[in-house]
Amino acid sequence: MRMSNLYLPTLKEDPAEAEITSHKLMLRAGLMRNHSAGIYSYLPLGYKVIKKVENITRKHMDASGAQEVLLPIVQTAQIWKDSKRWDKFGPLMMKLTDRKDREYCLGPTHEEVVTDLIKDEIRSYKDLPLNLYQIQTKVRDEIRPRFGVMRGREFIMKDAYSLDIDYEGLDKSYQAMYEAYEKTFAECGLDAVAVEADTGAMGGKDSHEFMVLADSGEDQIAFCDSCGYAANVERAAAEKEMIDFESEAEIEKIHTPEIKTIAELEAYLDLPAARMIKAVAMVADEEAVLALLSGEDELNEIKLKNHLAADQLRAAEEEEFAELFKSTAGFIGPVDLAGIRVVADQRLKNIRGAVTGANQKDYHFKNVNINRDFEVEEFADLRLVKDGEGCLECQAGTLNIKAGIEVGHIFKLGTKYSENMGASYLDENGRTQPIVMGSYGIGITRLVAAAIEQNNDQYGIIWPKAIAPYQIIILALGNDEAVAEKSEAIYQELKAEGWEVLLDDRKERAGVKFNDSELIGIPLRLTIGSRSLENGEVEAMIRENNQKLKLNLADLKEKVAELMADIS
RNA sequence: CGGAGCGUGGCGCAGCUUGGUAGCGCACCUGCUUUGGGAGCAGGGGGUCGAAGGUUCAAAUCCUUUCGCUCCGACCA
Repeated sequence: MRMSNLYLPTLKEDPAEAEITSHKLMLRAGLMRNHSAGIYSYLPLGYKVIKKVENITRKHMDASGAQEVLLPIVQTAQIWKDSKRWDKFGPLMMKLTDRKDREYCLGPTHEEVVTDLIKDEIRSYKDLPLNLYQIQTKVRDEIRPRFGVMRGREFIMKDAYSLDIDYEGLDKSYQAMYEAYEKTFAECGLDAVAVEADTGAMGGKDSHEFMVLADSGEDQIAFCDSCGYAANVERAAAEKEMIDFESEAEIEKIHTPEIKTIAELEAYLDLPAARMIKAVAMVADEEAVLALLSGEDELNEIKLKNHLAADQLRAAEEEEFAELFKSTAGFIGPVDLAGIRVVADQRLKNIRGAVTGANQKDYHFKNVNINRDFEVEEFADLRLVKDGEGCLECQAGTLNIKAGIEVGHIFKLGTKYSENMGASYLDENGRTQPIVMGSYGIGITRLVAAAIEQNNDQYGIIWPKAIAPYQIIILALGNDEAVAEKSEAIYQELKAEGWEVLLDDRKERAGVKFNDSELIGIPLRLTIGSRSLENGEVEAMIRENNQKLKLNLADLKEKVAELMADIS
């Protein structure tokens, strides 16, 4: 491609709309432009990278035996009501109606469509297993789109759906996808790790997320430094001792004017946070729920939501304390709190001698003992793990928490969709059985951003070779005829060798060309100017380390092949 | 949805407090010079100041409404 013809609007300055590195660089390097919050147009260079990632993904999906299809973006509300997710996905879906007022949504994911598609075709165990995948634009009306393509409202995703006769088959399909994912991310030049994950709105049993470690990541992951356990903090559990202060003193109401937070209580009473019972007022599907935790712990909402099997979980609002909880914000507690569902963290099972809110403004109770002053029927692990805590898995290591970007997620769905939507087959005994499903996603556009987060420097992007929009860029410097001719000849020669080559033949000064080539991150740069040409040389620069070296014109294509082979 | 900030030429910004008819840098166009690290000089084009309404002799500036973009939060009582 000649850059004089390329639509590549690069920016010298950081755009005001971008916050994180990948977002800034995707705009500056002319990969994309913003259309609306979380919605982008991809320009030639950006779309080329996307297609590279798609093709690598496609290759490994095909190799695993999956078959590519293309499913509808516009989906009827009916299939979502059938699967009982119309309300669960709720506001996350972009909804629309047609001229006859029939309801539709723009597909945020495609489990429903796939299940609906195959349910009339798959009749026998002989038709299974099957794995169907597609690469397509998904639409999700995110609460808060941000960081460019990292959390967009419209994004490209590869999604695959496995269909098996039983759980053993599902395990095999899942394993095949797991391995295909490892190969895909490795080939894209990404350092990705699989971690145990929550299944969220997908439902189902096992689930792994593939994470690219990066400080800008939105997810927190706990890693054991000893046994290799790795899990999203949404799910991670740590080794923690039970709490009990072994007090039998009588419960006592104390005056705590304007003392509402754990931190204020600590200071006011001169007691450690572990002494407090933190009571968090939540509303789960419009039912009031009080979560109890140690004052030193934080509530993990995902764990509570899973325990309650709730569709929606949110914090109670100020006004709801009185109506729903018959209490007051800042002073809520489990004592004398009739009729409210209470779930306590398992660490509190035997707690005695604690401080907790008295459900009365400006008052707390002290010397509170469980089973004497209040009853709890439900215990669960509700706490968020913290950096440095002990690993529950091996009982030896320490958990470290790092930020990561979720680029892939695989789920064992089981029979949830097939049962709700009536997708079944006849087994060898002629009995009707639900199809056992799995679901597997890769965020293609997010992966591009993650690749940039992991591969950049002060000058711009450093593309891994496999997903670079072009592999080689030739800079023709100056107005010298001989330079232009030689550059063109080398451009043709390298193209003939099968390389993807950019020729910077623009009427720009050397500095502009150097800077743009670094910004757009092409792995290998060849600089051709009148000086070096006199010596029968061109200058090469390797983008991944910015090392420069001289190459002889005589054996240029051999040397280029050698250099490219060494570039990662 | 709550909080905060921002919308002024393609991009980045100043001007707004104290109303007087829009400016800087980059980019763009023309000419000359320059030509291996984002050139210099000279000349030039381009803006309903996000939108609507109001106050005023006069509004980018003050008031109201509205739309959009960004950030923080939406959980610790």
